[in-house]
Amino acid sequence: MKRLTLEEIGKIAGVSRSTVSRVVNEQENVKPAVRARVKAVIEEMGYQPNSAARILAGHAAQIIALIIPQTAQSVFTDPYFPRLVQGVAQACNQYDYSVSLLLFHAREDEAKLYPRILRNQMFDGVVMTATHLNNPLIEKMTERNIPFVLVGGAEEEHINYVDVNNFEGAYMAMEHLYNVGHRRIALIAGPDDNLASIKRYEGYRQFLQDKGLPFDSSLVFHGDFSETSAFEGAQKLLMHNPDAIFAVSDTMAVGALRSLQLVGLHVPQDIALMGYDDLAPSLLTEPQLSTVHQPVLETGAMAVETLLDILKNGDKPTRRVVLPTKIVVRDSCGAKQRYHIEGDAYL
Amino acid sequence: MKRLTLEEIGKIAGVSRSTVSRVVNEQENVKPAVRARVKAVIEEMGYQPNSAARILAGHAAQIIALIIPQTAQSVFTDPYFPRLVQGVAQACNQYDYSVSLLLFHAREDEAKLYPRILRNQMFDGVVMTATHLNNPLIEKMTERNIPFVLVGGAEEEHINYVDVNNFEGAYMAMEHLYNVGHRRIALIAGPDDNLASIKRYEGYRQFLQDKGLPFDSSLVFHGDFSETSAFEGAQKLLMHNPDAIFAVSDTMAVGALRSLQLVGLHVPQDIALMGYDDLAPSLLTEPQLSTVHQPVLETGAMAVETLLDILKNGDKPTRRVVLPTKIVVRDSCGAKQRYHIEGDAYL
DNA sequence: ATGAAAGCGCTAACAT
DNA sequence: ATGTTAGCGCTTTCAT
Repeated sequence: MKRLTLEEIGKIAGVSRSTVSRVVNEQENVKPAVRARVKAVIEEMGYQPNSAARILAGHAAQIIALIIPQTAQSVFTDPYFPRLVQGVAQACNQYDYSVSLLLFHAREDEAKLYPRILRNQMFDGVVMTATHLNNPLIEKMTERNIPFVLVGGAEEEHINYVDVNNFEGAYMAMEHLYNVGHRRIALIAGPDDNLASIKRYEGYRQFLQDKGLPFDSSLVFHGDFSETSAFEGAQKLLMHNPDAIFAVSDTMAVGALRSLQLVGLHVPQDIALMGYDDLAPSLLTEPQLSTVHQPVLETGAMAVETLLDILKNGDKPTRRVVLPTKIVVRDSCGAKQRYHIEGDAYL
Repeated sequence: MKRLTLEEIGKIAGVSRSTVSRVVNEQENVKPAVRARVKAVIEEMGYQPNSAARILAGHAAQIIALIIPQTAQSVFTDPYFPRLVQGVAQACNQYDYSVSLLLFHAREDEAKLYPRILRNQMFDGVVMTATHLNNPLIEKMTERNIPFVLVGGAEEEHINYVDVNNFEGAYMAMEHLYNVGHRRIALIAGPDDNLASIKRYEGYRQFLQDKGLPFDSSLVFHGDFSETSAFEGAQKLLMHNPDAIFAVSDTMAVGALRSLQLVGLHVPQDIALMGYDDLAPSLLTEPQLSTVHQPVLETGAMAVETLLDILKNGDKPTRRVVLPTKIVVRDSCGAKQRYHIEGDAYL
């Protein structure tokens, strides 16, 4: 079977390969009749341009790289990432882009993949999850003028990102717990080099300040987004008698819940609990978790759209998209008992 | 900044581009001294071959496509897939391959992506999850001689796959429940066009037969791997008084558990429950689920390795890899109460 | 509006 | 053992 090339299509349609190329790339300067004829042939033969040749000849690859530089475990045990990947993939499908998935799970991977990322001409741009502060890749990609969008915010100027309003989400969660009547609210925070985690922590502190509540560092525990870290954290926090615990991820809230149940505490009667994410784990527990909803799928899609926008229109001005969060009231915070609500309630 | 090409490197090292190419591709017929010199230059300059040019000139792309043709929801709500993706990605990292992720979430995606898959020269082979019987892509890829490995078994001869022993897993689960003393064991099965689901169902039936237990179709419910389907299923099954329920995924077991708890039943005292997968959900419930462990990460990695083997050594004989499963005893089946075991126990 | 021709960076067949 | 050369299929001037 003969390989289909521009030349072949041209031969059949009775035009030169250049004309076919123009048709394929939707360029001007092709007589409508010719265009139609060529399009028909392409359709009939099922011609697809050879991407490699296309890229080599200077065109875009129509590929975006999705880089997830997590340290080992948390990547795919936390349901956040699958959801994000899904959002990215969907958007790419929609815009006829392919996604090249780069999942680092060990230091060696990074060493191996850095050069590929920095010199590979096989993708047009990068969507990367921002996990730690000072990810060296950020600087290097900037240096090399590789277009990229960070998922999760950035400190530096001139860096494009799509983020969720972590500060506000945490603030609203606190407000909600406060409105239900809680005053000694403990926090299970995330690692202090994680941007989302930092912002949520700030939301927590700001709320306390705004309400004139004292900040008590013994009511704050720093976990690592894992269930077990939160399990231990909750035990420690309990020694200081909080009347509510706010964990900054659902997974950690689950860990806290187990911890509370272990010592015979009932949620929300004895102590209230809130999570963050509104992903699967918040629905799997008994009681189901009140939590902060963040639009993860949309975040992934928006990151792709932002990148495509940059690819098309240049990287200035710097794109900084911040998606909103909302409170989801379920059964772990005591609001329903107090206000007699049934089913999920949204704020 | 000047683009680095074979020509450039050659100029610096004082050889022709062909020689550099030979060095890069680890070919024979290069004098050790020259090879060393060229390698040094490559290293120093940080040269990376241009993949597009390489592919165009007839070489392998060093890319595998990972196709996940799930219908919408179940893809990334079930923790199975993230884990599988991780396994695939790790193996690809290891062997210096890139992974191109193709996630179908709607029919339109399929229509759009089929041509790309079937004609795209941008990857060397495909790893695809086998979900439904009669996936049309299988036939088409076979037709076009696209090397592919299915994750999850296949009926047809000559199709390469990596699978987990679903039959045995289900059989062992039944055996375990039986040994704990249960006789009226209900099944929450999966869709009957899903291969894994069918095999597990067969394991269930075979065990009943081997023990001379009656098969009662009212004790079987077909869910769709979702939690809600199992929730409803359990309600129906309860009308026929099972003393144990075996759900063929952890997610469905969680649904069943909620259902049981809703009507005031205690697990495992009033009724036993087993899941299948040994993924996150089985650990998030109270009580934690006894389940069938399947090596998902290893399955993904093995699929890649099998594909690479085929790419290297040709596609005959047909590769059919079946990975083993094992029983994980936790708190939902009553075995621990009976045998006074603590912590996870493996069979 | 269309065609001819050069060249993207590489591999591989062919010289030497 | 090494260099020369001809494509791979496409885009993109440059002619016409």
